[in-house]
Amino acid sequence: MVPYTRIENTPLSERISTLLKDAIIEGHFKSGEEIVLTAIAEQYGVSRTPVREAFQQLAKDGFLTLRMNKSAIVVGIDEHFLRNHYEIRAVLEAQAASDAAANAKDCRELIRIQEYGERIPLPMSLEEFRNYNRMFHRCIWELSGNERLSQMLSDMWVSSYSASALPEINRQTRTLNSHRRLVNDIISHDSDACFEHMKAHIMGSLRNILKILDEGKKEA
Amino acid sequence: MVPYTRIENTPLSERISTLLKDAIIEGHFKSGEEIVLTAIAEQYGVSRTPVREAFQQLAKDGFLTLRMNKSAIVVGIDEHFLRNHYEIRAVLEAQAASDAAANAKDCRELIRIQEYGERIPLPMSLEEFRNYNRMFHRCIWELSGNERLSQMLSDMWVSSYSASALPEINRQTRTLNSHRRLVNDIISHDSDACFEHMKAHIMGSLRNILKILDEGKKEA
DNA sequence: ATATTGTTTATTGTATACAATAATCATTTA
DNA sequence: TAAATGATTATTGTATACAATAAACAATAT
Repeated sequence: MVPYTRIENTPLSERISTLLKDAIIEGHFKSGEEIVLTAIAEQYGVSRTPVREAFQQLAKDGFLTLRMNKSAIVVGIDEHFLRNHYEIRAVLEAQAASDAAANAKDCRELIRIQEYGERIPLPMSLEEFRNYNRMFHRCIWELSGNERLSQMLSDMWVSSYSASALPEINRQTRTLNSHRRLVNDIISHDSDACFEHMKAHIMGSLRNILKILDEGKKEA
Repeated sequence: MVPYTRIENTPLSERISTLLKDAIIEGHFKSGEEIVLTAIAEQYGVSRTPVREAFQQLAKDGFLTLRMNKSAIVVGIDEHFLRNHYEIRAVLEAQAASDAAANAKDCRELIRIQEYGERIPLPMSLEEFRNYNRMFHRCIWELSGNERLSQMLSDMWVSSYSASALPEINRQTRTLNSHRRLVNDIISHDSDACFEHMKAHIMGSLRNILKILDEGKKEA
């Protein structure tokens, strides 16, 4: 029997790491700001050990810079960061998609997910779009057959970046169109086209986010 | 004044992580083998804290799989692992090289390193080749202007993989030829050629390692 | 006999205690 | 005054102590 409500048994370090990462992405820390381990531990009411572990995770993911015997430094989510991040993600997602096109024997799951996305009435809610989009990409990661690549892309996935961009119906339509094309590429085993299309797809969402970021600046 | 001998002040977690990574790469652990935190801490004569941190680093780098409240599992360096690892590295190095070609204004350092490599009499010693090769690649990472990409490639660099392959003079010649071509691509700002050439260069070293691995198997 | 329950043990997850380091600031000395 | 020295403090690095979990095994009840 599966318990009705899943009890919270993920390690503290992971929960802290998620909270901090979200806080950084939401812009609650300034770029270059010092962030003190002890203070965070106190703030969340936990010991320093899991916070320390969270700090190291975040450093590996590029959100913090650690210094020996000194406070950590927040790497702010500015345009430079986003360009770097998306360039990496684009080429990795492209490689995953290319592998999926080359290797995939059974694409039923991918098709099922895509058809599910097509059936949701537009505009999707933020939650719906996030779920669908993540399912779609994750499925391609798994079809690539490269577990390490899948792990890395999972680590790089940060849904909040595009939070403000999602409700826009044109963007959702463009995403669905891109996805449809990618599914076709994979089914027809056209790995080169798949690479280019996925790269363009990700770089497209970067452009979208930069646009939002720019509009936000003008307002302020 | 800089001290004559640099004292060993890197964190224990890093040192342990390096030692364990090397041990895994050298094949001292079987693929899928369980590895007990407490045992490692005792073996190295340190507390569990830094070992735990090392474990988490290694897990992020794909060498270990962690399980809640259970011993970790070693991800063995077999052909499947190497193919996955090099595929990722190839596409990331290619992206870095492509960016370097697109952005680089001052290539003097890269040229200096390459000329230094050309001057070493063949066959280079294992140490010489490693140093030169790493310097060359690191320089391209930095020319890319993408600090995060540079960090990721640095994390993925594991010199020991190719240890047994290095003294071979043909391989060293091929490497130097590849490097020469890459420098030309970067100087002439041909980012597309650079991407393809770097990708081919890395996949070439994968083939070389797999060959060595295969020969090792036949011997045993 | 078998399924279930308790008990023990090995191992990890977290908290705390202690040691080392770097920065700040006051104090001394030329 | 200005450089150098020493004490103080804040913060991290490491070790240890304690709590929670999971697996193995024994004991019990049906």
